[in-house]
Amino acid sequence: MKKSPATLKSISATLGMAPSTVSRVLNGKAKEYRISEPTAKKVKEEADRVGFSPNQIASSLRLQKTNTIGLVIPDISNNYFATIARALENEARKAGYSIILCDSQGQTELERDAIRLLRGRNIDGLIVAPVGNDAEHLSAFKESGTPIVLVDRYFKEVSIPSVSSDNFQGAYDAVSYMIKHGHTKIGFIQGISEATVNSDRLNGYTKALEDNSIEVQTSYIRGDAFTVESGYQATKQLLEDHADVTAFFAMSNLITLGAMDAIKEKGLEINRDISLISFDDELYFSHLSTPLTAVAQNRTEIGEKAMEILIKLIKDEQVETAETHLPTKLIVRESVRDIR
Amino acid sequence: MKKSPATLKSISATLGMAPSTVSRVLNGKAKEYRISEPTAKKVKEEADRVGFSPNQIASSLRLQKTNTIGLVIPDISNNYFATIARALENEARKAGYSIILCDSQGQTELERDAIRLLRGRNIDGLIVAPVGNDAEHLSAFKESGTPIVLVDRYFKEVSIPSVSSDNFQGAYDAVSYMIKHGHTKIGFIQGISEATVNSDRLNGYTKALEDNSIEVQTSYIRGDAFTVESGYQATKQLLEDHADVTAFFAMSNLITLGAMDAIKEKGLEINRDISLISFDDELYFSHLSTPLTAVAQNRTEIGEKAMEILIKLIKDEQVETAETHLPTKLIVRESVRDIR
DNA sequence: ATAATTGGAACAATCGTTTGTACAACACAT
DNA sequence: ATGTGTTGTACAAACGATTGTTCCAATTAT
Repeated sequence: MKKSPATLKSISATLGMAPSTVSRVLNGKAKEYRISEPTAKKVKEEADRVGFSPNQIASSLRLQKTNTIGLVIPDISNNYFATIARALENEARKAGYSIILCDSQGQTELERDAIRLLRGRNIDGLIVAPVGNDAEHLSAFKESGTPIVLVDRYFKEVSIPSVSSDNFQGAYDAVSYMIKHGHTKIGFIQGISEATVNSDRLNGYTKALEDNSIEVQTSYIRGDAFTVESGYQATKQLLEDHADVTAFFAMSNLITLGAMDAIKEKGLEINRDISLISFDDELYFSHLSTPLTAVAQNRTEIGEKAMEILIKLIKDEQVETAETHLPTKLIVRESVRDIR
Repeated sequence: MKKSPATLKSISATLGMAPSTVSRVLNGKAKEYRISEPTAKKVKEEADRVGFSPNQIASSLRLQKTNTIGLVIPDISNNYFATIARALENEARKAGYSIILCDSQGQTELERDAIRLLRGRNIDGLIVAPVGNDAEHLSAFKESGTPIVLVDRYFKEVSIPSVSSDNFQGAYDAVSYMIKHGHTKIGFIQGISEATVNSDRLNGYTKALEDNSIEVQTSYIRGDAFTVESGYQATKQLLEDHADVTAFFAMSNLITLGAMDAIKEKGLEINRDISLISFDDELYFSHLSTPLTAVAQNRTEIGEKAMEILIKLIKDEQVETAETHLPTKLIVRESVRDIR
């Protein structure tokens, strides 16, 4: 059976006082409201005795503040998002906020549902790693007045603060590295082409090629989702259509996994037969049959920064930048062959 | 600026009705309380017009039910827990519950804090993947009357429903497989020796050896945490102390990673020089330099089952079993060499 | 002695929703 | 004309914490 916990009322009743007195003592406002020492002492003792902890629901209702932050991500089982989530949770906790986790499973519809739900739960702020290209519901949420910060993805057309990697530079560095090792026919295995993260990376890829006077072949650009399956199909197709491609640049950890599947299936070996760089690093990359060179994103910092901005917004502080892009780092391992 | 959303009161005011009428219509209790068709229609239209959505906080306070479930896990960035979390979230959402995520970072103290916090938030139920050997705070929580279900770990001494893998059988199968391939000197790289999951696996290991008349060497049993570092140290030490060990059995995905580090560092190659099986499978295991044989746990089902039990408990339904153990599956790849 | 000040604590409203009950209006039967 | 029953809705209390205000009594000032 459910035991009903102590309340301000129950404590005040046993002490023969008013709830307001008890509340003030426990909120450290005894001085301010001239509550005598002996009274305060009695209250504290009784509260300790019954293990009082204030009902957050009641408090939230009264104060119009839930100390709760909504988090909507496409897939918590994707280590990239999970690591960001961990950082977010950690920062939130330190600042006295709890996280309500919603997994949108990569579906805009579920993302929309989740945001609706969270609004009903009166969250103080919202962090979203958006899935689609549609930001309608996001800007609508912003209009409601509750702070919102995006992670990973961002939208050019709507001005919602966002934190992500410097996708252009990260891609530029990786492709430059490939070119330096003699590669000119480089497949670009992308996610969702309309996504800004994707086009920024594509721009980095294009710029690196152009800076080295290499013509961009649009037929080298394949793929339509940030998934293993899309990575697999795109890589497989490209391998079949253009056997002369010497290197692949995969736009996410999952796409990389799919690309590796396709390469393996063709009986090719990374480095020996084909080169590969992954945008996004994983713990196990160094243990692969060919340790993978990767563009490491600072996932933890993405989370920390996003939460920092959100909390500032909640506190009504000014936030300087709309889009924050954190530097990436090219982790060189053995998956790019020198074919000069 | 914050826009104040529509409330029952604001709607009732514009319609010149009582809040109770509006509430009843919107909760589908119009018939029951004999509210006329025209009135009901007006209410619905107005609610639609202003995009009314009921304040969950107020509702929770009144109904003493938050439709919220607490989740405390050691590390959301560990894919094992993240995948369980995804399943939990998914099931919870379908049943109308939201998840408050708390990462205990493998520390009992943070786990305790999280549970205290969640209690204050009046969660309807709690799921914990406990970190330590201390279940005091867990049984204390249970005493409060709020349902609680454990995942991954469990405790012999306290009767809290739990869902995890059949650790004994999983270990037994894996070790039997090794023995069948000629291994008799098998290192057991464990996590926390006091944890029931660990001792159950150790029992499976021991039983498999005994069933094959192989003496158990306690010096082959190493390690003290479910971490990369512990896996690394234990494997390294064991390799140095007993060069005659031909195989390792690692008790978690992270321990496996540590073991691989140690093996690589010694210049050894998995399969050729040393065999390895991981308790817990990972997506990338098939892409490793030597694809890893692993005991696959049904993470998704662990999550689904746990949530199913929790929701039954919340609804005050009877739950049959205290401890649920789901079958594991040995995924044979190439990391065990046949040395017969 | 009366008025003004201060200390100490209670009172009451509020947050928004839910629900048991009261109440007014009308129809119908006696 | 009086009583009974029905219909449709409003009223009010409750959930628990918070806070502006009020109130009483004791002290100090006039």
